[in-house]
Amino acid sequence: MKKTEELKAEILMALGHPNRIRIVESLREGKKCNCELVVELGLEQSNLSRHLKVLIEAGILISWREGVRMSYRIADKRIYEILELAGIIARSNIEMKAKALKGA
Amino acid sequence: MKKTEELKAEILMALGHPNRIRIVESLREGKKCNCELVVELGLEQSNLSRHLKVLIEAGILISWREGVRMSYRIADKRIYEILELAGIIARSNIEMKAKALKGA
DNA sequence: TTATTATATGATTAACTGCTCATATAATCA
DNA sequence: TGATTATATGAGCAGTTAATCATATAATAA
Repeated sequence: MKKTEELKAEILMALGHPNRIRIVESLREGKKCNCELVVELGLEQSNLSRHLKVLIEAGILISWREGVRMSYRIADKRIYEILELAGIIARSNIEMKAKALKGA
Repeated sequence: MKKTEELKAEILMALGHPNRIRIVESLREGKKCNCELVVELGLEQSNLSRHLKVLIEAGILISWREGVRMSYRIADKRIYEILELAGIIARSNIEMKAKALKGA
């Protein structure tokens, strides 16, 4: 039985890479295949494939075959709430730093 | 200028380690010093110090000196919303897997 | 069947992470 | 001042990650 910190860390670790965040953001528009993401994100095909694997193993994406293609979609839309919060906190961090510099 | 995916990834990457999650959870109770966390979390002192550094560099913690000690506190309480969401998603992932096994 | 298209994976490499031990630095107290 | 306490950091190591290229696999169409 995994500890809860470990379960949380697995999800956050999987989200903790710019290209994986781009993949997740791109799937807001709905299911896509590897071949669409390759073009859209400009990643090398095998590299993309491995990032997708990381997201699937973390339970963030679900994949299924459609003919020759593999389709990917978000498993749980609440993942976007995490990304939004991370964005809010990041922006507020930047403001804080700017203020600190001003004050100094 | 960093891209927004990079800013988000920095925060999520910093949170994506079980021991750093434990540190953040422990600081729910308020500011603490390295010396208290060492005992509470059972981490080697220099290891803890480095995890704290990662959290500070990501803007998740704020530190200041109080005499001989360094105090650490959470910079933005919204970080807990991220952890809560990660917990919810992790739990729901586990349920989904259990269901999938049952159905198979 | 063979050719085509889409995806996954092995091998390799460079860079990074987490950890430990030992040591340095920094503040305080006697 | 020197001793004590708290924290940070250098060095070293094993393990992991992200990336690439080449190749394997898998589904389908001709």
